[in-house]
Amino acid sequence: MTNGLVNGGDTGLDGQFSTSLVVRSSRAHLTRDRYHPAGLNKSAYVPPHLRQRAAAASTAPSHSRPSGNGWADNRTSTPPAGGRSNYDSGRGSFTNDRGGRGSLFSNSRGGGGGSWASAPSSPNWSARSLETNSAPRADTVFGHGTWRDGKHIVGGRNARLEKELFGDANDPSKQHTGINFDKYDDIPVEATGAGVPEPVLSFANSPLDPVLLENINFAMYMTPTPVQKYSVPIVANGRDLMACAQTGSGKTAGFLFPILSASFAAGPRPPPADQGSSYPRARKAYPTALILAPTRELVSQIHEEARKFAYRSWVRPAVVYGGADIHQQLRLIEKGCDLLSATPGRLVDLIERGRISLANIKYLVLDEADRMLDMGFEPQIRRIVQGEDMPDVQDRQTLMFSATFPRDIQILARDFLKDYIFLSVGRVGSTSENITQKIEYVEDSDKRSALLDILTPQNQGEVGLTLVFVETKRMADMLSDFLMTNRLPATSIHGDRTQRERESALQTFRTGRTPILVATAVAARGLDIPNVTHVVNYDLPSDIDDYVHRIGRTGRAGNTGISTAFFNRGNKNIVRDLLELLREANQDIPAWLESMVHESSFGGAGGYRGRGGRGGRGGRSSGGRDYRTGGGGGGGGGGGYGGSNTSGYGGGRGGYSGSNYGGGYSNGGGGQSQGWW
DNA sequence: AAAAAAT
Repeated sequence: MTNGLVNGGDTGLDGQFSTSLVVRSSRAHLTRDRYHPAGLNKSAYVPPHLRQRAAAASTAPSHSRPSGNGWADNRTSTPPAGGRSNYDSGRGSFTNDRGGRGSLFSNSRGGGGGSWASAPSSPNWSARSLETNSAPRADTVFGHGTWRDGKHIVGGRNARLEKELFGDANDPSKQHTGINFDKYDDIPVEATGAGVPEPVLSFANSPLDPVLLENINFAMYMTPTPVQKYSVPIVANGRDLMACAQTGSGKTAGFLFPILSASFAAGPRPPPADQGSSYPRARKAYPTALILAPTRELVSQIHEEARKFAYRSWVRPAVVYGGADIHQQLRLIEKGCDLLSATPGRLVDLIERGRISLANIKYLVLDEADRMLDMGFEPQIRRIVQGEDMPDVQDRQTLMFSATFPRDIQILARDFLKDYIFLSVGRVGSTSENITQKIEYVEDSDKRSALLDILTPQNQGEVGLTLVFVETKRMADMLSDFLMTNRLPATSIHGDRTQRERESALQTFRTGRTPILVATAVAARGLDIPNVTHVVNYDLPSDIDDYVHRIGRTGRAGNTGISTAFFNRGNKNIVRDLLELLREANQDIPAWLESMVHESSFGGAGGYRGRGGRGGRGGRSSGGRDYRTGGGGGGGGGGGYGGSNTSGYGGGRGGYSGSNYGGGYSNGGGGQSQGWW
């Protein structure tokens, strides 16, 4: 109640259809095309460059798509080889548009979603559900299962697919974090909130589906990591989860296992009532689980995990992200899209095209949530979660993962989660001693030769991979060229390379063909690459959290690793946090570094506010603490996270109104009204 | 300041 008043008074929107109409019309020149008022009889929006093709497609067969279409036909249809990277160039030029555009659209969409909700329902969903959501039959040979007559028909084993998914134990590029788990037991975990279920101690003695357990065996995961010990029962009990954890902690499996397990048992969800779009339903995908992550590589990595653990089940994992041919992705989605991993931009695109509906979502996962906000994804994320046809927070299960828990993430948690359990997992590595961190004083002009010194001896006889971080894309190119000229097998990954180049660089790095990878921030977080033995911070980041993520690419899964950072006067801004971190991790600290603190212009201040005991770090990030338990906390919010209702855009905005909340992503027009509202 | 992300 109170929330509604606050919202209404504040924003004039409050999800009311009439008010949003007003807003929409004021922006009609921007949104009219896209938001065709029809919504009911018109087909979904088709972008200009596709209108001809799409028109042809929609008059074509889809309705009469034979039930077996998915498999029999697609099996033989190989994706076209050419014509993929036609969008690859010049992406940088769009950078400044994104936030602004996203926010405009979310307004208009909010109203639309509401109006659809009351559309008449279609009585015979059940027959259809099997067609759209589940597999074609008789394909058990291929390692896919199906769902028929309320039963899970498990697919037969498939040697070729098994090798592709699980690799063989001797292939280091396929080996996974599932191997060396001993060190994980040392990682502190804390779960808070009402009714935290007991953690499970083993996969076998957990509420996981037998088929999934077999897949876990195939993948050679022996023991659950601490995150998994908690997340499995938490999710299995239907609870929402906010977890402060990083990828190295095993969180991907932590959310995939319980989601897949429950899905295996429950079968496909009936598709929602027909929402009035005449767009051929058979071509629209209704995933039941959605996973959002910030970078393409990360999303792709999650998808590969999902493929493993969905093996032989009825669940069809799918993945969508930018930079790759969208038509190929559309074809794959049509083959099955039950668990979808996506980057926000491409997902919004596909929703606009009417090819994906979120109406069936039962599980929503936001991975690397803090990073997504840093990257300005908040408008898209809010649109996806609140402005489209995704079920309300009460009618879905939501899991958020984030390395840090700053204010804006707390707000997101309050808006997206219900009565959640807060899980805090200590850092893997960094604070423990399995990464040896060296800091060297190197002037910019000496960095190249210093790098050669490091790489040359280290790469003799060593099988390990070396990851070199730089601050700019240009530097990444220059440095990898420089290394290659010096006969060192290097490649680079950064956002100006095409998606194909990025994937290829990652692949040659993983397999050791180019055991040196020069990378920008694109590779700093989340990527799970086994065998990285050395991380070089050629340029130090200005944010200590970035540093922690970078060095976390080595020393994974209990192995040891080395990290070397080049430090000079240009890095003073990080010196304080760096010292703190080195002390925590019991590292040797060079005397000259200590003395840099005193040079640092604004010495005191900034300090470490909410340094929660274990793991949590970073001044503003309030570490890994469940702020709900911390007494006072954030005024306005109060009970906000408990009952934020329906289409409401969160409760009590008072809490953060004046803060830097808006500035975070609105890189567009200065005095403008706050982007999203 | 730079990076990332739909085209």
